[in-house]
Amino acid sequence: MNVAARPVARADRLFRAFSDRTRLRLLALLARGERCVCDLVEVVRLPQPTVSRHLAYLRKAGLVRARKDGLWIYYRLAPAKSAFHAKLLECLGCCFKEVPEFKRDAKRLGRCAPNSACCA
Amino acid sequence: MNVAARPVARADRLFRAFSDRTRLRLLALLARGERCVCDLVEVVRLPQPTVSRHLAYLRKAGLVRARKDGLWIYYRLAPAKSAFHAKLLECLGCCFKEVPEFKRDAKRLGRCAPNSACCA
DNA sequence: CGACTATATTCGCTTGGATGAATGTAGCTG
DNA sequence: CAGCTACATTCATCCAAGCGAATATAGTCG
Repeated sequence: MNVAARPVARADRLFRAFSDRTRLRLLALLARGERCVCDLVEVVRLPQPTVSRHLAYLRKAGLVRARKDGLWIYYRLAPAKSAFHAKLLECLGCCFKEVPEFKRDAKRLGRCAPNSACCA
Repeated sequence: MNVAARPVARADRLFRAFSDRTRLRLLALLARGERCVCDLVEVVRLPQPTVSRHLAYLRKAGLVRARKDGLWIYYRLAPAKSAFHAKLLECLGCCFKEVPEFKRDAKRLGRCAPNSACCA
């Protein structure tokens, strides 16, 4: 069904999911906790449909999961299903340390508490 | 000059270098030691220009290095220049364990000793 | 020198996938 | 019910990049 269910045949696919700047930013943000879409949109400063499409991509790749709560949809990282998947998530941590843009994102995210009913 | 020299701005680029099946196979082979191009061509069973193009891609990404020796050119993994780069190489190890195709490649490679003057 | 081997590069074609704009849908509120 | 908010999807366009085929280059050998 999703790509993560066939990790063996699709290592390249998983890498590809990480190979887009916007997706990396989203993943790095979600690594810091569950967030609703509008939080993410505000932080990355990109159009909502763009963010939504990338989240759909990550969902299909088995990298994130969505939870619906009233009007909001909260995304979080999917738990690693293989050593390979776990290593990829570790890469994410390194990216966060080495890429200034990710730190800027996290700083902006800091102004919104988690589950804040969307930065009210 | 090369992408690895700007790791911060190009995390997505490095992931992209890993996001192709053929490049992953080549990287997994090189993780097991230095190899000349014709070894790699024989193992992955793809046209020589295809392999050569992917090796050039990896070279420009700072992921492999080439050493010329007479008529042959030997490729090897470039040493990791950041924690992020190192983690990516660890992913490679996981891929090797989890993807049967990589094991088949390694098995074929096994028939050629390293530095064997190209599977003579 | 010419012939051969190992490797790299260029060209033309095709495709995956990123984007903006527009539109669709689900749930809440009054 | 209407109207609003949060999010998803579709469509058309565009560009990076993969591929096969052909060609170029560099080194070796006779």
